Amino acid sequence: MTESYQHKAIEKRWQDQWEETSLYRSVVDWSKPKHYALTMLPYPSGDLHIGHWFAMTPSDARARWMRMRGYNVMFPMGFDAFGLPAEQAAISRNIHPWKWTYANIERMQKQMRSMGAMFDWEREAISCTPEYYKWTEWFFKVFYENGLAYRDEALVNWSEALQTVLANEQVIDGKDERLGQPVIQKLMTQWFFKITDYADELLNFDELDWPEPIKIMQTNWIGRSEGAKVSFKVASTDDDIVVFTTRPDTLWGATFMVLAPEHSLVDKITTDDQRAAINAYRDAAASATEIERLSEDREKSGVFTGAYAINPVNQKQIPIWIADYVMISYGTGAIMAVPYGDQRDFEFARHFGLEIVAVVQPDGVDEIPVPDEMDEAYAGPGTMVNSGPLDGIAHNGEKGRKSPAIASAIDYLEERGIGEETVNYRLRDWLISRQRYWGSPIPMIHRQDGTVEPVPDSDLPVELPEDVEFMPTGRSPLTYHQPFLNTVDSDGNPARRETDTMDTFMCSSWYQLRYLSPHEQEEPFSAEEAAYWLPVDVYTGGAEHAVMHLLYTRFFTKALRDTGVFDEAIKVMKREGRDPAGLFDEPMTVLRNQGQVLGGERLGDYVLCSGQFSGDKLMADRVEVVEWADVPAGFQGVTGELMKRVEGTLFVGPDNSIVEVKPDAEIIIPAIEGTNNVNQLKHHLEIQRMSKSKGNVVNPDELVDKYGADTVRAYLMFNFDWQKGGPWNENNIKGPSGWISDVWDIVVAGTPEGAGNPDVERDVERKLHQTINEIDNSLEKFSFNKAIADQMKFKNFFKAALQAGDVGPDAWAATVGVMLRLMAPFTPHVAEELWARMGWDYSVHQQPWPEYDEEKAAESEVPLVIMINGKPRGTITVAAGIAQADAEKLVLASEKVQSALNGDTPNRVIFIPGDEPKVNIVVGGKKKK
RNA sequence: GCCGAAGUGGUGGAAUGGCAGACACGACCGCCUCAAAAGCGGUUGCCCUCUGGGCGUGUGGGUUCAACUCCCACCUUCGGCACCA
Repeated sequence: MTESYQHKAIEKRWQDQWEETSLYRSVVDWSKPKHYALTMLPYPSGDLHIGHWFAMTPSDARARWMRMRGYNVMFPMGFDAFGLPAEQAAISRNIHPWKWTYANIERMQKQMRSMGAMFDWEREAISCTPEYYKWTEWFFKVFYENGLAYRDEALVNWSEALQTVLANEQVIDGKDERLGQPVIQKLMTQWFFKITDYADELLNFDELDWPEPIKIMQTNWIGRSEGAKVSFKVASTDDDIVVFTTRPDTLWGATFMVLAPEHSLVDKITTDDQRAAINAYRDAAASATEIERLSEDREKSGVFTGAYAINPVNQKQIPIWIADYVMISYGTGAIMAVPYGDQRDFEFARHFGLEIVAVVQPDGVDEIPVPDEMDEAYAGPGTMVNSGPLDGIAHNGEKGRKSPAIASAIDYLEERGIGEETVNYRLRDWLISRQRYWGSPIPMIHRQDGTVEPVPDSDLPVELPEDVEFMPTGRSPLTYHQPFLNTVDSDGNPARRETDTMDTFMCSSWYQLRYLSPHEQEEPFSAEEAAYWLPVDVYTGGAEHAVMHLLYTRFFTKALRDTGVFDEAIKVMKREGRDPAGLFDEPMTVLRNQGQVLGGERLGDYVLCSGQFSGDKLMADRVEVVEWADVPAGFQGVTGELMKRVEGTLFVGPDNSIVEVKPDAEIIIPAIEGTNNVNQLKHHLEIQRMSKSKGNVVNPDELVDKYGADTVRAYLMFNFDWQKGGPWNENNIKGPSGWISDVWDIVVAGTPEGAGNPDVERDVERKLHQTINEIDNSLEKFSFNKAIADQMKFKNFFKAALQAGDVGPDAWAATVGVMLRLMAPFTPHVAEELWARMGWDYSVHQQPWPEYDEEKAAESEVPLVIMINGKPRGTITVAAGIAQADAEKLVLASEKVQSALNGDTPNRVIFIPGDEPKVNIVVGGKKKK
């Protein structure tokens, strides 16, 4: 008996050897094509999750595959190490964020090493180290000096309970994610990045091979809309109120105006008799929680200011209201209300009895609708009416100038100087201030005269003080740490440091650049490295970052390009003969999202099982699915939720009572028609995210200990559609486990005895080359499950041939050589071990990828499929590449076709060439269907 | 409400418009064993009048010689946005 596969004996040993020999060190080499593979870096939360394995190990397999195919591959890893959890640990457990974070990083590094991934640890970057955040600060300065960073008042998420501002991502449905307490909008002075300058460029995805949904989400998030700005004069004060509208053609139907409660003109225009009511409404709006603002079906509310505006197209006086359905943050914070054409304005007008004027006659309607008889606004296409010069012009329902009515309206406004064509965006500037300690400091100084100035480069980084006290005040300790707070300005006068820190998305917007030279002291990244490696060729990670990180890092790259940060790298590129055109417009060329591994939570059918008890077990002769907990009184038997089913054995209820369903038992499932069987009983229907509170977290360390890293890797790749994810189910691990131990046995068994059968050996070679091709195609498409399945299939074939004694020593060795190289990206340890046992040179990971040979893969004989009316009816074995005429002749002569024709001639004969040729015979006057 | 994605055996999942269910898991039958586990061999979409045939990829239509795949409508689930002017 040969030695069986024991993962513990090999994995650690090879991991150490790879590290000692710097096997995965990636070094610039202009003689080789480069491939920068990147997978999203983790937050050091404490323990590696199975989700990290799911994200990283398939990405690793693909990076390895690229490397074997001759690319110089860089596959770095690091930590996104600033963030709130560290600060929370500091407050609640009195551990300094440094300590907490570094302990977690050390632990996770160790766990990551157990993956056997080809991470180049010499390129590791950790965003909370001064050597890293020095440059995060430096980039802030670059932005500031180029007008891309500014300070302004903004409405932010303020949590009364936590006494702090929260990031958008920390507010879920209007409540903070920690305590679930309401969050309100508060006006505060904050730092912003001008991402809106890049709105149009960010809408262009031409250079990107990214998933369509991500591009759509970003497009919607940016929210470009075409329309016009129109100025209305306030009758009493002569102030201008500018509104943005996508429907300037309906201006003649604007019968009132609405300002956001926060609008700056409200105070000025409000008449004395309305002031009390206005102020009360504004106060209420200011303290309204996000929940209240978001609540649906809310009656329109608002207050009249007492002031009137003049509609610039017809000089009519229209009342000015304030209402919270107008947002200060969108457009100009004011609207012209056209109740005829906008549902919100319509509801508002109805509620307060305001005038509605019909301005569009719908297509196919003879009369102009009477506003009093309308149930809802009309926003569809039609012909303009009651609209002065626009009367008779069509609105075709298109947006912007594509609608004749809108185009005419814009021209009309521009000719008279009362408005202009405008593009408005939903995207707002990126608010990067955080009132927290554990983030990169903002390198700015507040002077006594109230102005701000940047910290000189020579003083960077502004370091976070270590001797801070964390108190449960919700306030950042930086705000009361005197040594940090007190500094001097460029004139030597006492000054105060900025105490806000940066959003952690700032750190992750440029980490792909820091990997190029993580310990570089003089610049954020080495130009020599950047010229070779950039841009990232393949980026993998979760889709949840669609409109945050993935949008920010695109903005960042464009801003760095425009501020000249890449200029040095461009020079190097040119020196090396690489054309830099377009290479610095986008950070990542190809993006693929993996799905999520979910925990399985049970919510199965509720069953009533009756029969005879045999000990604790119920031998059931009747199982009925009933409405949840709808149990008849006095029921004798087992009843409860179906927790699990193993064929005829059911596990029922919270205590998993065992029910054996007899083969002839009656099964009743009201939802499924006809006679039911035990297989149709459903269990664990509801699937949820893994979380500690649900107790369904899968610990990768335990799995690795039990099965080995290679098996866990193969299982994760094999058992899911990687881009989809799915619920965790450990049972299926037997498949990949069996594959690995079979390959092990095949190799360890040693040279087969006997000469072998040349025909079978040729078959093995043919299948092997078909497999190479299949794996290449699968990996190209990120279909990791298929790539593993292809290898299992080959193993099955090879094993059978070996067992039959049909493979001789030479063919065995040659086949093993290819098979191990095919395995290497997926199961790197066992491939390395077996490669070494074959006596071949270290390392299998430095071998070239097997080259697909089409001739060797070609079949000499193929099945010719006989089809009658599109349905397969049998096959004939023919020579590959059979001519159409020959194939048709053979099929027509076949017994099946002859009996189907029954003496008639076929209506049509269709030949489908290919690896599996087919001939479809169309017979009969009518199809039965 | 708007935008997007997905619905395939008992389960995970395969299928450039061309033999649906590859590859696995589970189950069943058999071998081995005192026995169990492991291992090995076989069967496994459903149905029927079973050397054959019918039906099958969420539902209903359509295009095509041929549809899981393309088109239209609908249902369900998941994700994103949401008084966006």
